[in-house]
Amino acid sequence: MSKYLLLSVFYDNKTGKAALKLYSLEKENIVILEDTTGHKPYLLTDFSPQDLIEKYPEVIKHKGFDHLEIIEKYDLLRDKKVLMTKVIAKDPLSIGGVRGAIRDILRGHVWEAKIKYHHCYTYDTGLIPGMIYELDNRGLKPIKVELPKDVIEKLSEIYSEDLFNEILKWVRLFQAPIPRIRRIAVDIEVYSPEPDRVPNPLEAAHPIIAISLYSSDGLREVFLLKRNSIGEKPDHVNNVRLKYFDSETEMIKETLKILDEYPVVLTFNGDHFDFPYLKNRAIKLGIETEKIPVEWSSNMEEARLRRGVHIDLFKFFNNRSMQIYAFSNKYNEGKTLDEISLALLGEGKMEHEKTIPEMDYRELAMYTYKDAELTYKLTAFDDDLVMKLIVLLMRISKLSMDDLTRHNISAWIKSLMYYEHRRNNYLIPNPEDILRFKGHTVTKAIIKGKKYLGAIVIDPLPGIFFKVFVVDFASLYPSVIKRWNLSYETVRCPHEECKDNLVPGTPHWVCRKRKGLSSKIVGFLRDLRVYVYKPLAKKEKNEILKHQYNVVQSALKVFINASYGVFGAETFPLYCPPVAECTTALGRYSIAKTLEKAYEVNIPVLYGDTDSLFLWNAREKDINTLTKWVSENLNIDLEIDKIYKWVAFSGRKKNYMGVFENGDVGVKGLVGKKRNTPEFIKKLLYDVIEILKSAGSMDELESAIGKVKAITQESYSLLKKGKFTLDELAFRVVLTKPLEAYVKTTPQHVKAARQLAKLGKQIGVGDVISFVKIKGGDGVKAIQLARIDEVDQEKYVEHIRTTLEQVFDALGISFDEIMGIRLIESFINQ
DNA sequence: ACCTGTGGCGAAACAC
DNA sequence: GTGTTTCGCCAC
Repeated sequence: MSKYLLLSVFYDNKTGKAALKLYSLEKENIVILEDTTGHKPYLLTDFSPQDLIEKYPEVIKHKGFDHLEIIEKYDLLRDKKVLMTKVIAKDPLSIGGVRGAIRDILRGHVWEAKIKYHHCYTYDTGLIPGMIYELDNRGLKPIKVELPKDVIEKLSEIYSEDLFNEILKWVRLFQAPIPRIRRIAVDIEVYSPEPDRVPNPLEAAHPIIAISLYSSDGLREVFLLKRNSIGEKPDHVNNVRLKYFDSETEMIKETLKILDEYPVVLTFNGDHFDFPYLKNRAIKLGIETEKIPVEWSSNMEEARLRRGVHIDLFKFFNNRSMQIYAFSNKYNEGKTLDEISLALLGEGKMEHEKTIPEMDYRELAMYTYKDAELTYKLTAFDDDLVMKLIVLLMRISKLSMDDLTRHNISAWIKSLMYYEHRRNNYLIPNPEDILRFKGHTVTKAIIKGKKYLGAIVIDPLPGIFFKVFVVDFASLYPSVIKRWNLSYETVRCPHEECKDNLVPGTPHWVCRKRKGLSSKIVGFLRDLRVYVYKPLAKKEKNEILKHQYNVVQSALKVFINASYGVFGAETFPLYCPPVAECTTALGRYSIAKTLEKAYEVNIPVLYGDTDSLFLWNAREKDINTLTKWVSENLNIDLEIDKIYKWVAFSGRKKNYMGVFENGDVGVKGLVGKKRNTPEFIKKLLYDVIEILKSAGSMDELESAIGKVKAITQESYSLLKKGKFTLDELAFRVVLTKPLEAYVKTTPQHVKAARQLAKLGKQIGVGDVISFVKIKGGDGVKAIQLARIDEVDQEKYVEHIRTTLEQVFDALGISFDEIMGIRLIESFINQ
């Protein structure tokens, strides 16, 4: 019997039917299976069928209704059963018309109409994207998945019977094998007379001169278009076959033919460049549309393949959740293939000085080949980690591969939540109904423009402290959502008898009668990560299983981390301000109660932020008393997270450094660490830290401070003598908006960017602008335009000051004192 | 067109 | 001059 991985559920434009893209594990190709269930998309309305048929027959006739059914749904907002009319459409395209007719002409209330076709299909058929199925003449059936005994035991300890059976469904998703997927990466190069401009894919005016292909099954090829007088034509470059074409048409045809044979095609920015360019160029060259297996969607956002699945890694890695995952919290980095590859693979694009049109065949081939290679390797490193992650994320979110890789976390969680609603026969609420029932927030945010009050940050005690234990709540907000039963239907529920179950610090109450849906799901995912997959990943000896467990726990982390934020995001369809507000309120309550208790057992608390407390010189016995009290009274896990040999607090919040027992250094929030700080200041700070980190006692710190003074003075004198290069002096700031969008103020990096734009340089969102501070004029100059002698040294001294003061304030050193000595010295020297 | 949240720091620009 | 706002980056 053949096994298949479900990659995608889609709507076939020609047949008007649903179809499935299945990846055959044996043949490693794609099988497209037409829907045989007769499934049709539908929407729900509270209009009765009689009203629809009798009063408005002409609307029914003309708007694509197929037939009507009465069904029972459960309305979570009102906590009662409701009868709905299920309006079944003739085909997916008519859903919009049906919805408009009911809402606008009949003034009826519509539910579940904006859903995508494959969402309801996935639920109705029980098929989950990313899962493996066997195909026989009766259709698809899920493979049997072995569940490890120890996992089952662990879960049966934690969960009562009904919840236990439910969580096992999740375990099946995570235990099912994750197959390798045969795939190919492609990259094209276009001959463009303007090397600074990206060629416009809509016009596709210039010829494609090179195409590189790199596949998981060993295909390594570069196609090159013959051009006049650009020198010799090597057969190979580093074992890569080069193939020369007289005709661009033939080259494109052959490329399309190869791509069509692969189940998954990888690009970097293929949605917006490679595929639309290929398609439009092909059309321009007279290739028939049927022979071009690329469908560029009407919103001009997605390039999908007729047969396989196209993954645009640019989009996938620009997803904030993936950035946090890949770059561990530095979500402003990694926009380009070069940056992402450097971070994940440790190798970047081929460096080149010549422009594409200037390159000879060899250089061009090597350049484009490297891009395809990196694109492929982004999915292949660490034993296909990213491909496996994608498959697991599909299983959790119930999204097709092409949807998952193109959408952000709110769409993933939306899909997951909708699936759970359907599975339980709950009515999916309309956003305006949630807001109408639940109202808005009542607390006031500290930051202007924010919607509600967030976390507590304890004012740190300035100074150096030895032996500091950091305790924290492991994933505080998800734990709060789980323990306090937070969900859109349970917060401010309709029951009078729950109204005294108040959330501290708010007038909101929480339901005692029903288990909240999001509370349940977030709780499952959290428990599976904390109690099952993190421990399994740690102890498993079998490398293959260990890898899978690690992928599972990281996939879970992505969802858990975002589970609170989406409820406070207006764009999330289950947006519920009181849920978000209750989550942070209970977070504040948890840390405040723990703080109180710490004082009660005489543990000095130095600092704390959101979910952590820094405890000074505490006996482990006392810390155990504290964690035990928290677990018994708050019902949340408090753990020892870090142990510092010493920590230095400057007195500012979110701003400290410390040395761990093993000698590692942790630096948080210091300006000298920030990406935009000039290199020479960063280096100075890291030198200072390097000196301090070896100190194990107060005495050693005293002598370290002497060295710190010396290198500070040295850096100062290098600055004064103009020894630093422009590069070392440059501030590097990201442009977060288009240049013309800066209307309220003109920040310095925008000034520098406008200087460059004036000279004709293309400047766009996401570009890093490098500039130096100068005397006179705008006060800044883009690095490309500046001279070393115009640098405003005084400004840089101020930057050294603020950077080092954040450390000096903790050490009790005065910056002026150091500089004072320096100034007198230079005075004497003169 | 894009979209998970709030709190905090520092520099410069802006408002008075 | 002083206080406030905007912006980018970071902590959690």
